[in-house]
Amino acid sequence: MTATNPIKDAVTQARQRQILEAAVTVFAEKGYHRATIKDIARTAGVADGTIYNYFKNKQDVMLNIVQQMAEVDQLMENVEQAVQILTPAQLLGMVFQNRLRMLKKNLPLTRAIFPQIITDPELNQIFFETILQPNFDKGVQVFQAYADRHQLGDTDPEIVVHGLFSVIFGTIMLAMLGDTVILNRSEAFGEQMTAIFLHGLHLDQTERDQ
Amino acid sequence: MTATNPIKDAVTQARQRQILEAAVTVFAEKGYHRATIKDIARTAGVADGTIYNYFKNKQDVMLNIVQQMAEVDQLMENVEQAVQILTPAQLLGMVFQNRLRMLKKNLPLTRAIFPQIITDPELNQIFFETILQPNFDKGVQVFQAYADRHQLGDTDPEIVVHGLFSVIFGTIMLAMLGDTVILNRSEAFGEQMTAIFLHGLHLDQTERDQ
Amino acid sequence: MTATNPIKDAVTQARQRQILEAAVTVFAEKGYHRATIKDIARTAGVADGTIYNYFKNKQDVMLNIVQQMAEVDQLMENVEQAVQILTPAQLLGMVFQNRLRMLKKNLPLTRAIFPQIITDPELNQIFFETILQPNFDKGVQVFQAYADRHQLGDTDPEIVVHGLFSVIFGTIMLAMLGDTVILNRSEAFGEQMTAIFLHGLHLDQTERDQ
Amino acid sequence: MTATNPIKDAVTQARQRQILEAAVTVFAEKGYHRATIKDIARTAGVADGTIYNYFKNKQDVMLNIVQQMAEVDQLMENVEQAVQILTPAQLLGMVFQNRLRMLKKNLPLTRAIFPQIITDPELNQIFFETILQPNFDKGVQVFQAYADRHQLGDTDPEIVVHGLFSVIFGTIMLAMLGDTVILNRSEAFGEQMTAIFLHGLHLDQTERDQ
DNA sequence: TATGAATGAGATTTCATTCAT
DNA sequence: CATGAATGAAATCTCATTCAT
Repeated sequence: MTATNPIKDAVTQARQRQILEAAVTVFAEKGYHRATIKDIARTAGVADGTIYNYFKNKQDVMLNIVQQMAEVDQLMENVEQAVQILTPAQLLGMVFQNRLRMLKKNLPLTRAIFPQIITDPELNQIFFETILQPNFDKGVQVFQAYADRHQLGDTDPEIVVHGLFSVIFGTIMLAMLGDTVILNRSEAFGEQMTAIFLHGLHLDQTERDQ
Repeated sequence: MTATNPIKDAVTQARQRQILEAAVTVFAEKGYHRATIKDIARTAGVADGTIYNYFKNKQDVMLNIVQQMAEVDQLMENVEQAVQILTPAQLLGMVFQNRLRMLKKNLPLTRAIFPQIITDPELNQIFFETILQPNFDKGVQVFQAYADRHQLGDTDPEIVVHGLFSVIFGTIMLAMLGDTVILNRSEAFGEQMTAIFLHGLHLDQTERDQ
Repeated sequence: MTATNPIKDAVTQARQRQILEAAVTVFAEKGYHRATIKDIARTAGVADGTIYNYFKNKQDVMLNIVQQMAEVDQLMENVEQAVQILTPAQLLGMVFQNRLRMLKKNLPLTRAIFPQIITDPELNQIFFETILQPNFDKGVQVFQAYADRHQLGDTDPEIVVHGLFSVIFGTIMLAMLGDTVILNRSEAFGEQMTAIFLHGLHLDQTERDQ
Repeated sequence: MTATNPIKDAVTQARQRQILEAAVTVFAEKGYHRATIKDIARTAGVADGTIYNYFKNKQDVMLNIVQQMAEVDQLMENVEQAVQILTPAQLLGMVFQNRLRMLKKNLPLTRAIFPQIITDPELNQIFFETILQPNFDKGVQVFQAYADRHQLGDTDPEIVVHGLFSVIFGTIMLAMLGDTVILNRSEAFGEQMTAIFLHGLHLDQTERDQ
């Protein structure tokens, strides 16, 4: 009876994607509040009511977008092995560049999503638990791994990681606030921030020592 | 006729303040969208319509709150002389600690304001022009002053300043996103970020050199 | 400040009445569900939103109609003295005739209200507490008074009262169900039911005895 | 072609019953309006659309429930011979007790059905013609039979019957309105109402006379 | 016949803004 | 200027019903 019908499941997923893509488009264009269900429906080429066959309500559409982001992020974040291969310089550089590239591509959507995540407690919780916290945890792991190999002095891994993430989210924030400098000079920005943190954390010297 | 009547002006300003204070309270409590004009009016002890004698519309109330923030910020930011007196370490430390203290006090209001600034183009522009850009400019000045006295190597003032600000706004962002680590360990965070940046920018060594 | 302004209060009450009257008209015509807020607003000559300045929601409009019924009923039900003056025959006769007359006048509204009272728990409770229970209580008092003066045998006041009320509400029910016999022959019905109950309760004989 | 295929008919009837039973369950639980076709379909274990192969629409489902009630009632109401066997006291007592028992069992369903019968003209008509009127007719027959054998004075059979039915429907109504007295003391209620009516109609005395 | 996804009309409700007093 | 009742546009969401598979 309730045996998973693969064909139907595929259709359902396709329809979900179709609606979510439309939602992403519309949210990016108008922001969460000015985007209406009608807009999304029209963009997706379905009737208003159809959306409610796939999502509980408008908030739930946004929530699914956020969760999707989390999944995409997950895939990219099996960086755990990277620690073994990459030097801190390479890793930091990669992370910064990576984020800056993402940001450039998705600024309008980012502008629509973050205000909502900040404003809506449920969204906030989902975002925190599925994206933020796991990344913090990985960050601490990575940093700890470096700390074990080099001498990082008395810097506290947790604080350093939150400091690094504050640079990343600060970049996002500044971009959302209309600051174009970082985006226009993203390569230089990435390189110099990498350099500052490496030297600031004595990771360049110790590197040389090894 | 429309000659500026100082008494009326004072009354008008007082009433404006009264409404803005109420708005700040209500926005902080409910966020921009869930806060109604009725809420603000009741909190301010005036009638709904009265608000429209002092502000064009709801958005304009928020806009005035942002502009007020700019003024408050201005006062505090005659740090220009500070460069003469304070070492980079002192200055950086002060700025970080200062911002973290502000953030702790005003998190709910911050949560209400930033989503709106990000979402609303007009608000965004005002914020950028009256707060962000001036602060960038000052930052570059300050950093330039240090650069003239010490050797900062090949670091680009503009990028470093945007980097520093990204830490500040990233902290705000993380706090709004529900990350409590930074707030709970704000002193350690401030100290370590100061240390990282000082060393990262070779400002500690050069200091000693002088 | 919040001192009751009699003029405003009067206007408010008038507007409330205006809306309630419109609601009564529309509910009577279409029933609760098919009556829309728009219908009521148009009939009352106000905008849709205005209704929400006076009532929390559609259900609340109905609730106020029921409560108004309770008040009207109250006024009429200072029958307590009646016991002193009227014989049981006169009292029973009056009650039956009275109810039948009311019913004839208000059948369409009755048809709209009772289904809702039965269906909606909140409405049900209000109706029960403000109308039904008080009437039961009065009924028992009255019946007790008669019992004290005459010999009623072993009949239980509570049961007799609920029995009498079941005749009244049964009449309402039959009328709502489309039975026109009772309404068409209401006088004969009232008289005969009075006679049956009087004799059935031995109230006619004891009367003669006195 | 459209010749009645007995097998198909049986299957069809079974499916109908299955859906109607589900509908009864759901209506009893949620009431007519809050019960959705989806609810009924799920409860019946069929698809939404299937319901429309057996019933014209949602209203028609309810209509069939009412008609089914009529059939059930019919079976029970071959009381015609009963008149020959039972004394008026026994008959009245049986009817009252019977109805009270039914009521106790089916209060939730009753609560769902009657509001709809009252509200919906088509349902109303069906109910009246298939249930109410036939019962009135039978009642008059029965009462006439007793009248022929005893002296009932000047009481009009039609009025007395409607009076008796008003007690029955009044009991239903009071129960739906939340009055629990009758249900809690149903036996005493039945007995006393029987006694009142018997004596009120001089049926007890005449009985003894015979 | 069975399915159940798609439909879209329609209803409730909110709330920024206006304006007569 | 202050008031606050009235406005009505606009948005979300529900759900009976249809129809292609």
